[in-house]
This record gives sequence, C-alpha cells and structure tokens, in this order.
Amino acid sequence: MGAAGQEYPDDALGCRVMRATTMLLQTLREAPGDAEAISHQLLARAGFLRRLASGIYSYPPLGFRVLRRLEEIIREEHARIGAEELLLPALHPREVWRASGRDVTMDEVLMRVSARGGDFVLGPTHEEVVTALVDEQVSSYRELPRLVYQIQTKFRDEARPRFGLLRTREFIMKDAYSFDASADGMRATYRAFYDAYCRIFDRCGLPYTPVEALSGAIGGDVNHEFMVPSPIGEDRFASCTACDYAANLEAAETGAPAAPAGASDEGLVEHHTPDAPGIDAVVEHFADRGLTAAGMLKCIAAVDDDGAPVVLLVPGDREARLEGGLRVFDDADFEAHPSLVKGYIGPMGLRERGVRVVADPLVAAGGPWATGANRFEHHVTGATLGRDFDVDEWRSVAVAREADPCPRCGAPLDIVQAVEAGHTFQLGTVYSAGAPGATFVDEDGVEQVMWTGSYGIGVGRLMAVIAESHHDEHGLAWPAEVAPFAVHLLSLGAQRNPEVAERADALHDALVAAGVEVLYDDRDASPGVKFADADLLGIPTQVAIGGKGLARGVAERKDRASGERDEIPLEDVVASLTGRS
RNA sequence: CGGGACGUGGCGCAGCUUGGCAGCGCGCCUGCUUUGGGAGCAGGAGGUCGCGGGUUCGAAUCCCGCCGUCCCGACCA
Repeated sequence: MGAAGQEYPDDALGCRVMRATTMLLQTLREAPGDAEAISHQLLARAGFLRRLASGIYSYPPLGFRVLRRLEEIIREEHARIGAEELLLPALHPREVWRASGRDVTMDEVLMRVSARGGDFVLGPTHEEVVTALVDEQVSSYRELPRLVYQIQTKFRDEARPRFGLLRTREFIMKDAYSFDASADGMRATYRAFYDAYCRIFDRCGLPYTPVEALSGAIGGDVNHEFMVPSPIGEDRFASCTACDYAANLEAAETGAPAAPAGASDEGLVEHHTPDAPGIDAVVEHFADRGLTAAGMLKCIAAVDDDGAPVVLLVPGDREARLEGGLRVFDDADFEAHPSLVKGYIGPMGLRERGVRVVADPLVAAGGPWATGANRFEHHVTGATLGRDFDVDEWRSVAVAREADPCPRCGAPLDIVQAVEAGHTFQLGTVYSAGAPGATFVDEDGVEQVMWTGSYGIGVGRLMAVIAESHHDEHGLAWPAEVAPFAVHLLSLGAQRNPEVAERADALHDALVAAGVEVLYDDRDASPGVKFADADLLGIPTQVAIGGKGLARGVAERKDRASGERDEIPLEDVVASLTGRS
C-alpha cells in the first residue's frame, strides 16, 4: 500500500483523490425509494448524487467529475465557434424583471428573495442581464458579433420536480447568447451554434434528433430542440420514417390526407341532445346511428393575438394544436360571444358572424359530420363542407399521430417520446429592442438594434439522459468522453497477498504518472464486492490485479460497455491503456 | 393547483387492522475465520417512529391539524 497522505499530481479535473479508501463515496445496494427513473436509481446507488430536498441535489466527487467532463466538452465546442465564457449574477434585482415584463410572464417559476438591499429574483435565465451587459460594452458594428456563454446554477420554482435530475428546482445550465449586427449575421451565428450542439451531443454519446419547435415564453422565431429518445421524456416529437423532417408534437404538421370521401346526400338535421356537451356524450347519444368520435367535428373556440375570435376544426378523435398566440376561450370570452355556445359549437354560419374558421385538411377528407348546432343542448348531423359551412383557412392544426403522412414527403411519421437536452433560439430583436435593449451604431452612423440568439443545455439533465441511455442490469456504463475516470483499478485479495498490493500500488502510481485518470479500489473488500461496484460505477475500463493473474504475470482487463475481457502482461498495462502499445 | 400513495437508524422495509419493552435485511464498528462475481460466526454502535395537539393508566399504532416525499394530471426557458 502506498503511504497514507502520499501526494499525487492533480489530474485533469484538478483532483488527486483517486483511491476508493479516501474518496467520499458510498454505493447503495438498493436504490432510495423516491427514485423512479432508472437513471435516478443508478446515479443514486452508484453515489453520483444525493437528494437534499425535492428537486435539489448534492454531487459527491464522483458525480462532480462527470459534471466537469460535460462542462469541458461544452467549453471546447464553444471555444471552437468563438464563444467566450463569462459569469453572471445568480441574484437579480427584481426591477430587472419588472422592466422586461417577465416578472409577469414567468411569474410562476420565479423564486423571490427579500434582503436588506431590496427585492431580488434567483435567476432562472439571464437574457435581461446579459443583454444589459453587452449593451453597456458594445457600441459599434465593428464590435459585432459577440458570442458569450455561462455555465452556472439557475433556479426555477418548478410545479413538480421529477425523475431525479431531469427536472429540478436548482440546476446547472449552460446558456449562450449571441449578438449580431444583422438578421443574416444572426442566422450564420445560429448555424454555428447548431453545429456546435451536434458535436457536443455526439461527444456525449447520445442519440439525438434536432427538431423544429415552438418558441414558447422566450419568444422569437426559428428554434430547434435537441431531443434524446427516452421513456422518461416529457416531450414527444414527430419524426419522418423516410426524410429528415422532425418536429415537436406541438409544432408538427401533417401532410395532405387521402382523397376526400365520396359525396353524400345526407341532409343537415338538428337533434335535441340534452346534457351532452362533450364528444363522448354525443357519441353515446347517437350510438344507434353508429356515430364514432371520428365522425364528429370538434370545434375549438379561441382568441388570436388581436383578440379576435377563431374557431378551429378537427375531427372529433383528434387533439387540436394551439399555435403561438392562440388562447382557448374562457367563460368571459363565451359571454362576449353569445353566438358560440359552450359545448355546442358548430361551424355553420360562423363567418357571417365575424368568426374566422380555421380547419385541418383532415376535415376536407371526412364528413358529413355530426357537430354542435350553436344552440344549447342541440347538435346536428349531416353537416357538409361547402353546403352547410365554409372554411376561411386550411392549416394543419390537428396534433400529429403515428403513421400520419409527413408534411414534406408523405411517408408515415413516427411519434417518439424524448427528453429535451438542448434548445437553440433565433430571438431576433425581442430583448434587444425592448427592455433592457441593446443597440449599436452601424457604418452609416445610425443607431440599430442588435440581432440576438440564445442557446441552452441543461448540464445536470445531460448527466441523467446519458445515464438513462448508457446502462445495463449491473449498472452504469459511461461513454469514454464523459466518464468520471478512464480506468477502474481493482486489487483482489491484497490483504492476504502482499505482492498483489505492491503490484496494484505500483500500477496505480505508474498510471497516474502517465496521465491516466484512474480510480483505485484499494479497499479491503472481497473481489465480488469490488467487481459489483465497478460495474455499478460504470468506468469504461476495469483492470484487476489478483493472485491468479499475478502468477502468470498478467492483469485482467474488462471493457465495461461490451463486457469483453482480456489479459495484459503487467509490464504492458500502462502502454496499452495510454494507447502506446 | 386537482387526484392518489407514502413518511419507522445511513439505505430498503415489517410492525399500525386489534394501543402494552421498536424489529428485520443491507451498510457501519471490534475480534476470529474466510477470500476471483455483493462471505461466515460472535460481539457492538446507531432511531425525539416527520412535526404539533388530542383520546388513554399507557400511542409508531386511534382522532384532528400541519409539514415533507413520490406518482398521475395541469404547468413547463
């Protein structure tokens, strides 16, 4: 055994605690009862994280090393596109959020703090702060573009933290922000970030799909989510089985449906349908006519950006997609528009009453329809497009389903459950033109507004997603680039065999000297315990030194991911692990 | 915020129905024996049974209130 307190050089992560006997690490045979997701169970069992409170986690050294690895990959790829790292305050004067209006729009997730200096917000994101910073320091087009990023803890008062690191109240986030002199510049910068993101996720060993997304509360136009398929995903996206079309289900369109059904001479008939405000109740009422939900026309009343009423039409067995700006009617809206009867809306005569009608193309392919009669407790059957009602605008507003046609090529769509691991936005001038604002003087001496983008990756979430997709029944199996150590060295039976201890100690020292990041399991534990823990921790390469191998002058090596084993002559171990064989 | 479940040593759980010395497995400490895929024996440490109140001679157990945690839903840069 090496002398206690012996000094070793710091490794690449600035850590010299590499012996299991001196590391703050406890593995658990059983997962904590509050861990549901497999990633959460394994990360907790292997000692990568500990829960302090709901959605708040500590990272013991092993987990911290994985975070540092992820950060290093992110730093390298950001450096490649010329982005500079900076650090921003976590504590923001509440006035900053009042000025941008997001104290209202993000009200529910803001964590507020009062202190002697006044009222503060724990930053959930930093667009306002960084925009103000760049505006102060940049005044000329000559200084643009500017690309900056931060890696730091952010806070959101999540309604429901879940699945371990997937959704937490305090989380480590990489956020980047870009400032350009023109829309074209912004688009070029966006492309650079998009490519950097692909490299980052590739290096993390993740199967990912960039999907088109809605922009949500952040605002802006073009944006992509980087999705990793997973059963714990909170999102779903549509993905074409033939071309590269992929979009979040909230944004996914579908192609034109099959040819319209043959003409029918069924007349429009009004029926008394007491106590049947929903699709299910109406279907039951007309059960003897063979009506199904697919034969009903679902009519959703909404209000658009300008406050004007819109009715969306989709088949009754479909969900309607409310695109940006549309808001479903509340009770006050129904009072303001008495011609739209809650629970009994039909498309007939709406245009005449100044209500815009937007229909999914599926509506043209079906019918005649059963639908609301615009009269309390009455529905109609036989409603036919062109005869009984018309449509102002045809648009894909039904939520896509498995096997729906792709909007680009018509091939069937897959629906995939996934985790959003990263998100890139072209913000345009949303923040730079408003408060706090960011402007510069162009080559003609005229003041212009900067064109901006923002680009986020949840670092803790990334760790969970990698664990989710890199494990087996024995434990974790980290991809090489993100593993906490490169090599897990196990001494077997060192207590009773001094030569094993000597050889293992010497090998540990030699590996450290050669710059190999090695975790040395020098505990006085049985071989079974060490093997089981090694498989649980998931360090890519395991090297075992034991009496059996020693007798033949070899160490045994196992590749954690594939399970493949081989033997290496002791004198060749360092060379083979450093790639110099 | 709505629905459901659960809070008992570091971790996993039993005990609660029917009130009567707080238990089991893992982990931890000491000793001996073991030793190539989560060893055995012996001894030991560690718990205000989530918190507060009530009922009772007596409450982990029954009643009331609160807090916390997880799951489903709503929400979600």
